[in-house]
Amino acid sequence: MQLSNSEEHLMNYLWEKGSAFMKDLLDAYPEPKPAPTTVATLLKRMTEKKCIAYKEYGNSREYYPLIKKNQYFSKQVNGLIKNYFNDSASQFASFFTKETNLTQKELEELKIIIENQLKKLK
Amino acid sequence: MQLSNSEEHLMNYLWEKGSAFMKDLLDAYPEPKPAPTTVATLLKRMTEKKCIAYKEYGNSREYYPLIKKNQYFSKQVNGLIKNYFNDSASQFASFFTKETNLTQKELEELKIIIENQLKKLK
DNA sequence: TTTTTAATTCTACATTTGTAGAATAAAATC
DNA sequence: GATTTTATTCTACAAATGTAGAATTAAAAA
Repeated sequence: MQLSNSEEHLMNYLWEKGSAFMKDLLDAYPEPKPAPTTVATLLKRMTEKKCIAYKEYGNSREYYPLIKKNQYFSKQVNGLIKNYFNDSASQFASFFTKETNLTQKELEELKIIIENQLKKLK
Repeated sequence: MQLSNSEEHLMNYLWEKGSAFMKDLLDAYPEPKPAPTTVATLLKRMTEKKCIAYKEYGNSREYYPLIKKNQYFSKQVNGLIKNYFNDSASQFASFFTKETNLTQKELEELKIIIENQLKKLK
């Protein structure tokens, strides 16, 4: 299940809101907003791809995600790792820690997370 | 500068090899290999996108990357982070540590990397 | 030097993506 | 009830992508 860029973008609004009507989604876009028909097309395609669904209320629909952000995102990252780091998550991790601009505070937080993970494994 | 999936795939072979002739790239593909013309098309498109270039040797060309793997990859990750984690690298990091299947050994390595990074910052 | 092989370009074509107008339907407002 | 607004579908179309045949060219082999 692969989303295109613009679909991903829209999906993000849905994940943020949990569920939303057309109107809410349009509102979420910054200016210049896309045409409503554009969003409608995306919603339709995404429904076909079965990554969202909706409940009908009168003339309009309440859309909601069928996949969790974590689920989807996890696949993305794993794809990246497979693609670029011969499937080695640790190689990726090391790259990540060096190449992204984590602040000292963030690094320290991350260290704590890792320590906790390590504890769990023991 | 955005590569499509199949271009990315090919780019990976180039990064691995440093530089390569058509033949080497075709060899790199697993069975069933794509048609040589397919690879040629990709190489041509990538040349137009200016992410690779080549030196001419007689009838054939030695292709090489114009962008570094790290450079490209770094942009990818930052895109992901921006998209999914409101631009918070640490949020991403925490997600990453939890959701990917890092072994104990890998986590320990990562911890050391982080500690070294922290030392640098001081 | 003729033939074979390999690399490249050109052309092609189906699919996916980004975008939206026109038409329709249904709901809200007047 | 008539009119305006809103949501949805249908149709459309250009650009990008994945894939490769046909034609051409140049080098290598026979």
